[in-house]
Amino acid sequence: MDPLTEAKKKLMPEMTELLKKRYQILQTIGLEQPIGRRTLSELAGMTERDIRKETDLLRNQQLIEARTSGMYVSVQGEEVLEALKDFMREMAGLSDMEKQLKSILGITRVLILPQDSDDIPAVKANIGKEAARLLETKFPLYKKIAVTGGSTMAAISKEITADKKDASLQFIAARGGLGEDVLHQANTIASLFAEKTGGAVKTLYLPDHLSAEAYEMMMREPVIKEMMELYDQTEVVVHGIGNAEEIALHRKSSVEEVNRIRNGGAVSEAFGYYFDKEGNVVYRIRTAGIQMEQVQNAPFILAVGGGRSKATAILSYFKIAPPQTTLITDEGAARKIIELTQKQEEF
Amino acid sequence: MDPLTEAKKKLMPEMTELLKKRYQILQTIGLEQPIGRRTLSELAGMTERDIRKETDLLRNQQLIEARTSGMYVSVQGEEVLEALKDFMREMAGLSDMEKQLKSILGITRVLILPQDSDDIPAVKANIGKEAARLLETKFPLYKKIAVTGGSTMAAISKEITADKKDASLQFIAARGGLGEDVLHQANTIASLFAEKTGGAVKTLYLPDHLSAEAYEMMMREPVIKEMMELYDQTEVVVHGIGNAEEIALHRKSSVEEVNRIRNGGAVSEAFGYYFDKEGNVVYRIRTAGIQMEQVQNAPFILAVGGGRSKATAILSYFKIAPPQTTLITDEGAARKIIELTQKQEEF
DNA sequence: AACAAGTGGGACAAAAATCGTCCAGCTCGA
DNA sequence: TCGAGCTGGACGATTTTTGTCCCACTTGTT
Repeated sequence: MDPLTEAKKKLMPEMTELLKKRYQILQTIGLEQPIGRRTLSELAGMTERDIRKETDLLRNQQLIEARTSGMYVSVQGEEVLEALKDFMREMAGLSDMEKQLKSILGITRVLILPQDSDDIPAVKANIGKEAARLLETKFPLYKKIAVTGGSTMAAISKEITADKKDASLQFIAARGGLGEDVLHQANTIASLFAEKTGGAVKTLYLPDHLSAEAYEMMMREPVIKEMMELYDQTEVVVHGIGNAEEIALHRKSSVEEVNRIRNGGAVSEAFGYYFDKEGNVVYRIRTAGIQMEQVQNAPFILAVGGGRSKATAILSYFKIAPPQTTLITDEGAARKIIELTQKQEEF
Repeated sequence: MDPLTEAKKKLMPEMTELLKKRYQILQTIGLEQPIGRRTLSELAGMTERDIRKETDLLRNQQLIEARTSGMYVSVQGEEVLEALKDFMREMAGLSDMEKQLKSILGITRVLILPQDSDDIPAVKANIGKEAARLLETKFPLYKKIAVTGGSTMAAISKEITADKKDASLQFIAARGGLGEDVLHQANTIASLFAEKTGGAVKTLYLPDHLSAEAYEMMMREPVIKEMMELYDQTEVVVHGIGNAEEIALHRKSSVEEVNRIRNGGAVSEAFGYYFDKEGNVVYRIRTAGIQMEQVQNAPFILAVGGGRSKATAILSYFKIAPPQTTLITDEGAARKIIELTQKQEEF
């Protein structure tokens, strides 16, 4: 920290806390607008009085506007949020946490966004936005991009902006239908990416759960073979990280499957693989999607996922994640991950 | 102001005032240490309670130490003062005021130091220190330096440090004895300069008030002639600016003299010349010191003087001051000067 | 050696600000 | 049309701040 800020902190020790508090409030309003005092006080974990005091001030400073439907961040407020973005990252220790996560997860790049998407759904949109920005920088370099499904992935597709169309881009659905909401399926998301960027799309319309025989047969189909070849050539993989149990329940998994997953101690899921705490593959769905080896060969991998509830899943998957993976997550997940590893160290 | 600070100000409007207040207190303690709450509250113009609250905090922050003899700035406190120096100059608007003074006084360089030497005598030492620093940078370039007397000049002599001796420096007393305290006479101060820098000194031992005949006669004396030649060659002039009335009363002036000075509306004094508000010479002591023309020929001139009580004098003298003059003053004088000129504009 | 001026810290009642908690009146989406 | 959720107002209870003492002590001077 620069000596000027250091000195100010010495002279005004209250500043740090107060700045954090007000920034968080302003930020939360920005994410959840329009929002009222009571809802806000729950999200921020403060008393209503406190929230009221601060929002009154923010209103006087014209950083927010209060309408009958709730409070909104004003244009000036947006500017303040933007101007303080990096500074607050430092203050909240996000930069420090990024360093810690890099070391814990064994990867070279981590981006942590403020707040917790478990509490504030809009944080997911933030993750999506940053992921989209990062991806866009890779488009000139890499053309073959495999994407998976999930709500965070959907958030990315929403935030991709098409400054300049690039017809040479090719988006590949990394797996088939998973019994999820259609909007969150890999196919849908790959299509959205393609549409926004002007690129092409390859979808994989295959049910997820196949018998051994059907699987073998499909693999001999030319359409499927072509997909497998594409997977071999994949340069970029963008994927979410799932909670094993959540996903297993959400899918139309058989009782036998659920049992194997549970008994094996699976906590995370990615590309149809289920991993336990140590990163061992506990179970694997026989699907025609991208294979782990193919993922590992991709020069750039982007993993996304936030919320403290995903901490164990992230921790598990990154035991075996390729080191060239970049993780974009949020403060809630990051704090939980650090907390979990520290507890582990105690024993 | 940079956008980051701007944004912080928006989010924490109390910050500005609070920072100013605490910095001023810390600064004043630094100047007047050891000092107690009550004395401090008078100097700073705050209530004792307020001072107490803030000093309690400063003590907790380990920026000051409280002994039974009073409060002292700690080493950490010094560091904080130093780190915030430039920032606070901006905050207090000193930089802005410097610009204004340059324009008002018609010179190219002005340095304003914080606080008011009328309230806090130690501010004079600060002026002295900055003047000494500035002078020292000129020593390699200019060797013949004329100095006058006065308390501020004495402050400079105290602060001159002799990093490396320079025997080629020559200090010249710019005028004779003026009935002032010996310690504040030009001769004494020139000697001090010479001693500290390892240079030579030329003193002028002549009473200040001479009859016309005595003056004519002295001017033909070789010793005096030599001085006049030195004045012609003078490269640097360092001088104070006096309050006409104050100086006239302080000297053993005749009644007739005092009347001429008063009736003429003299407000400032320098080099034995008395000037009215418009900068006209109202009266002049027939002394063998440096002449105004000789001052004007010097490539570098340093004028020093602070305290709001000197504002009118400074304003007056600078009506005719050579443009190559640099002024070092304090906040008190600067504010008053600006106030006076703004009032004038109203009419 | 006595003294006066000045010091920080303790104390405490009075005054002020803050806090918790209601409610009225409004808008907006279902 | 209804109800959930919103803002802004209100107000007594509570906490904090403020003004103002005093006291024991150091320090420099007489």
